[in-house]
Amino acid sequence: MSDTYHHGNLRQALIETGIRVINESGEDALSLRKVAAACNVSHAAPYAHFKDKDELIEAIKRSVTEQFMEELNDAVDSAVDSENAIIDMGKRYISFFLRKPDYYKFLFGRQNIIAHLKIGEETDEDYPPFILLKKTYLKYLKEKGIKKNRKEQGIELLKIWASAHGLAAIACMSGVVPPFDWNEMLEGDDLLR
Amino acid sequence: MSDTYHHGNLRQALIETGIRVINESGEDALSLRKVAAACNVSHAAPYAHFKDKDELIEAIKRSVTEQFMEELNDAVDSAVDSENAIIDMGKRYISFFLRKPDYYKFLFGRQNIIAHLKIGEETDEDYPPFILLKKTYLKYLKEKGIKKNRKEQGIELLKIWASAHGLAAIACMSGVVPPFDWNEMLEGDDLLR
DNA sequence: CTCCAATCTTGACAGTGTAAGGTTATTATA
DNA sequence: TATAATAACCTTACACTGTCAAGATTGGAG
Repeated sequence: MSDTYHHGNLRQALIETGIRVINESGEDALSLRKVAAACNVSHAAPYAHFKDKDELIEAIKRSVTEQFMEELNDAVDSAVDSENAIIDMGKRYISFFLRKPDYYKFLFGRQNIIAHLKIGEETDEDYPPFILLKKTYLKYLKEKGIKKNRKEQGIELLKIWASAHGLAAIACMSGVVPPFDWNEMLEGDDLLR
Repeated sequence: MSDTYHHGNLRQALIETGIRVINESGEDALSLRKVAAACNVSHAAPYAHFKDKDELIEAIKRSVTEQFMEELNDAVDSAVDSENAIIDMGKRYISFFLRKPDYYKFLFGRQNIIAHLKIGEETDEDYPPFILLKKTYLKYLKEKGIKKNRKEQGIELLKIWASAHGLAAIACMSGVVPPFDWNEMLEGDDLLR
């Protein structure tokens, strides 16, 4: 009947307006019906693209994670060496979520993307930010000529990641920018000791 | 009519069954009506004790935080000195939430208790776990005879807290126990560098 | 004994996720 | 070009949710 019976690109539209809602009012304000309405579509139309609400949320999470990865990739690309790359990744890790606190709660609040992560092993590391950190870290070790065994590497990687993530978490929770000089983290060859 | 018209201690019962629900099925499964039913009470009875659902959730959060504090207090009490107290606090910080991952998501997922935290200042630090950490840390500095100015103290405190919190977060998210030797965090006098 | 405040019940409402089944537009095929 | 198949979308319906208003019940203070 009407010429807009078919939306054309509903799936992407749902994801984008979903992100907008979360960014404006947080995850709690995200309802399938509201998102559908914002896309000028009936409240059950999303089910043509997503099995249920969780599947839409997961798609949105992937999309937000991609935004996050752009930030981290940019840090790596614009750094003069791997050491500065790691430092800048840490800074951006925090500033990204500090700029959008709702993203932090959304990504890490409920069931999240980091599903079956094996730290210190090379299997199943399917969380892109961690993969990038690990890659950069190994390059850093090589650049500096530092020798460490697998376990030591895993622990140090975890320390770096946990510090960044923890600071981001605290920053988002308290709304206070950590007075933290990230450079201190990577001084000398015993970083993060 | 019935001799159980008045529950007697409904408020506490709601909080306790709420905790049980979250512990068993996560925060998403927490509904006022179900909690009320579990207390053998009509679906609107909770409104005599809590303004709305958020107020019940906040009460539950306070209760869970108390459980958490018991753990941390026990760490401090059973430690031989402040250094070991901090180490054990970190271990328990992680093990507590690892034992009950739903608690982590519940406490830190959405709007959380850590509201207006001033790090490095002495006002408004109304988050009990942080207060305890700070107290223990200052005692540690005194025991070791370490001199640091306010800002340095704040940064170091934040590092310790962020590491513990970050590791707990990652552990809960990935379900993997961090292969992290907490003792390394506090070696020497430049801990966490 | 009376009154009152706290507590609980009942009933209603709008908003939610989602299942079932119908409708339209696009694409493939003959 | 005509038709069949499929994917995208719609309508209807239902159970469940949080919340509110109005009234019933109770225990305790005066």
